[in-house]
Amino acid sequence: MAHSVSPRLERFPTWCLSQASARSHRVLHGHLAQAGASAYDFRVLAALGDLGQTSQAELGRAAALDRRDVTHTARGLEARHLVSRRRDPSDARQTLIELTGAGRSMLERLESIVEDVQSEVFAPLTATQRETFLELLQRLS
Amino acid sequence: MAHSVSPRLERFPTWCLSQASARSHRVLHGHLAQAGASAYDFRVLAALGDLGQTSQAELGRAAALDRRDVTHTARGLEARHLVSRRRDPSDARQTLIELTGAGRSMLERLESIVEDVQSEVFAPLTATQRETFLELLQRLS
DNA sequence: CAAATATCAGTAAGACTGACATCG
DNA sequence: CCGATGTCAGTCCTACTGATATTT
Repeated sequence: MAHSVSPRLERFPTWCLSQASARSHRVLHGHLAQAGASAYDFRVLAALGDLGQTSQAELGRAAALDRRDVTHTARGLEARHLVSRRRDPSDARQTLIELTGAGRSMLERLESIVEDVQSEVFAPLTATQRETFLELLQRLS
Repeated sequence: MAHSVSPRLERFPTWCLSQASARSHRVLHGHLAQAGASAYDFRVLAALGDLGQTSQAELGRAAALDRRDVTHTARGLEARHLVSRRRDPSDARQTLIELTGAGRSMLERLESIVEDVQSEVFAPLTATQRETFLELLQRLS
């Protein structure tokens, strides 16, 4: 099985990148699913943890999510009472959104889960290698 | 804009990985789309370039694709006359698939496109850094 | 019978597009 | 009028799941 993957693909760094990301995403998705959350859910909750009460537009920028996906994800979280939303009285275009108490608890739980995911995904690397990897990764952004 | 993304997300290496992969995929998709091909198409053609005539099951392993996606992608490529398929006379369960002349030309064209994608995506890294990055990436597999 | 192959249909998630109404 | 915001509906690609028929 060592040679099962096509060398013609493996020589492309972008392919290796996408494969590694796919594996990482599989692990993340599996762990988050057990807590009843999607990756979008986590991204929104984490960004809200940083921002506190904010507009959905700002939230979308912080979570690197499209407006429409913010709307959809936020409504799902609201239905589960993890966030609360209301019109901004000072700017009626905006919807102010923030974590509820349950949302904050969920975020803490998910953060701990995602911490475990890091260990699992990056187990093959030493601490030094992880740092190097992360540094290079951020240059690609 | 430097601080637009949530620090709570950015501290997770898996998140940086998925973001970098998403960017890479955007570039790849954009370039391949101009040649009328999807990433699945490219993966199948590239794997076929390595394998020559083979079964779809083997092809799926080489392209890291699910059997069903191989079937679907292969049918699409067949409709565009880029691959030819026929029953294996020595094992009627299998479908033998191979590149046509047009398929081989398309593969060459796509490979050159994907080569350009590498330059674009990894432009922020030096040659040495790319090598380091690739090495670490392969450890994660 | 078990295992592998290929196909059918369908789902889920992530990312994205067009269009629309509201408001500043 | 322009620009930003939020919403609606829907598409595309990737990845995956269930079920089926056939053959070894």
